[in-house]
Amino acid sequence: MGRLTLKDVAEACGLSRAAVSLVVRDSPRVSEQTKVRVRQVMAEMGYVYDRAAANLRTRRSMAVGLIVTNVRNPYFAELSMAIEQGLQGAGYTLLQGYSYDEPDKQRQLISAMVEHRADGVIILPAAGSSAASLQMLKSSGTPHVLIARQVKGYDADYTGADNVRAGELMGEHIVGLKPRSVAFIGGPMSSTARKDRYRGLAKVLQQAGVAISKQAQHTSESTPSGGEQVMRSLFLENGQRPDVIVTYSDAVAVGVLHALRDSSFRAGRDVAVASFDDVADARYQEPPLTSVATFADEVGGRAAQLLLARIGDPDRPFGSLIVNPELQVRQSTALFQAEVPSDWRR
Amino acid sequence: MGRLTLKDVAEACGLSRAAVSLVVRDSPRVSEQTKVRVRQVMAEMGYVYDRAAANLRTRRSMAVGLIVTNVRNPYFAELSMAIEQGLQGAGYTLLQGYSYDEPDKQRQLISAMVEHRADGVIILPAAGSSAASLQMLKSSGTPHVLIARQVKGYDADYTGADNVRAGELMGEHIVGLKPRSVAFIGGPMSSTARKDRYRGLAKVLQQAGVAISKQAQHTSESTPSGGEQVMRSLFLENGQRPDVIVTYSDAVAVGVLHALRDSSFRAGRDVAVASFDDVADARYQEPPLTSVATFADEVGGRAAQLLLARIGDPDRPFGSLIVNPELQVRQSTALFQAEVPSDWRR
DNA sequence: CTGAAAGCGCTTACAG
DNA sequence: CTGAAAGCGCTTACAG
Repeated sequence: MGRLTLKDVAEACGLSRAAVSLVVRDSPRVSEQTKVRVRQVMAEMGYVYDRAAANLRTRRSMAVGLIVTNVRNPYFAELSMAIEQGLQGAGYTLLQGYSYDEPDKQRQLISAMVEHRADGVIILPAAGSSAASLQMLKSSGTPHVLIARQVKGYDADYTGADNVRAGELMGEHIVGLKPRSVAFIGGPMSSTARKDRYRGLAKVLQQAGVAISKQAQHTSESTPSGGEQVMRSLFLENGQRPDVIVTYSDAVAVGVLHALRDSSFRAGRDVAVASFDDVADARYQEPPLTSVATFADEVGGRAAQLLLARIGDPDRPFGSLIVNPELQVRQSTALFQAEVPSDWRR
Repeated sequence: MGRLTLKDVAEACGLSRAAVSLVVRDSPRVSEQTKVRVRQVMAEMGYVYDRAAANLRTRRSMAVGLIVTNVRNPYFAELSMAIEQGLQGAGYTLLQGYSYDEPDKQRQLISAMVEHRADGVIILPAAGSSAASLQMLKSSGTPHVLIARQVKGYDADYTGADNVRAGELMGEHIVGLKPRSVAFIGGPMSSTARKDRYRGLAKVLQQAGVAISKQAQHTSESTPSGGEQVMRSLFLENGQRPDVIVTYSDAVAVGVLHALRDSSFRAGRDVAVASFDDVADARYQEPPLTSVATFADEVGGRAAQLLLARIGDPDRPFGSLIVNPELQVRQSTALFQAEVPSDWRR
């Protein structure tokens, strides 16, 4: 026996296929009494609605693609879960893929999702994505929204934190620490989020006459080990240090704090460390980490909203939903005292 | 104009629909020359293969469902990524859902995946899943494998770490510390992984004559805040402490270490802390965390293998792939000295 | 509500 | 390789 179809259910109920189809979709054209009876028969028979067949007919899949770089990063994990929550309510199932920040893998994923006829795609673009690499989304007419990072020259719905503002908030906090030098380190070079954070930070510091060290452009993966590496090669080895280290993300900061604990300098006393995102881990660091919150749950929820709106009206003008960042001060900068010896090694 | 179909491509190439269909599936019955030409025309026209339509005909979806509880836990994040990697190679796209350890949400996700005609499902069962709650997978004939946690009375393919052995490894390490008392805390009560870890641990400790405190059954969410709560309520508030605290998972241990840093007792000196999983975070803790590795990447890769084998041969006998755990000793237990004052508060 | 029919875009045999 | 045909399991309009 093959799988049960609507026809089998219809026969068992003594109804037409069309009528049963209406029950499945809860049409008002069928009486409540009939619906109850049909549903009961379905349950007894073990009938399973074949969404794939329905999709072919309706030209929708009730599936939405989500492409993120890496869900080991807690920020992206939170983002993914918030997005799933937002879409689940509207009846969508998530097709999820991980690009590992590799444009090639990303291209494969986009292609797979378009072939699966995803009703929409939410994508956190791999660092260094070109507009061309996203073109398939546009040419296939797939509704989509970008999150967290924008792509130069690519016009689309977008939601993310206001990263320039996040950088400014960081800058304002740092100026209050009266440091002699500040370094900005870690994160992928080609990320727009990184550029924006740096820009906001640099602007405020320059206005206050605070120098940013020339190591400012040293990049890494957005991971603890990335942070560790950049720390070791840049500061601990050459024996110099800034008063304040700002990292691209909390993930990077975790590695930076670890490297500092291996040195004789204490974060929060000899050197201030601060970063961006304020993921749950930030407050569990030693010392607890000052971070500018960029609210993954908010961003994820809004991404889902934007996509649903775009699916509902493919011709609406592109929109952006920008989430306001907030500074969260903790001990990694609270205890900072500017007047300490300037030699790095003891 | 609607979407392009195989018919449009066939007309543009002057071939039959059937021939073009063979090209798409790279059949040897079509000459290389023709394939090249057809593919070029497709690219020029911007044709997108409609997998949904093909699926209806072939009765496969080339999509596999993955249900995990929560991807904020780094162990589950690594697991998810390893599984995606393993399935991607075989041409599958992932339908992912998060159960939040809630059987109801899990049921909805299973139902959605079966309706989408997933070719298979990999599921990390919500704590407290009954055999009945997974029955839909079986009755619909969906190939599936359980990961990380088993479900009592439910026979299926399974892969996970050997949690009893993990507990034993932990026990052997702890016995070497010569503690007077040991507590096992945190994690969801009804998780089989928790029970197995505790069982292995208790067995080895009892054989060595080491007491396990009666707080052994205190449970929590498998999160840092869960660990924090259970620590505060159980130990710090009543002023007593064991020599060794074993937590259900690294996630819980993060909260425990945090609570200890807020107290006057130092982990690794006044009290040993150790846990399970050895996620990447473990070595970035302060102090670095002793943990029994349970290898999410291995488990994920094998889950993918098991599912592919099951899809290939639905009638094969159920199998288990058990991953061997390994103890990773770090400073959270390395510096432990048993001879310290036994009062908890200073 | 019914019932017959067309169609979504593919795949699959089949005779040539 | 072709070409006509059937079919995957639904939905949708239509006349009744």
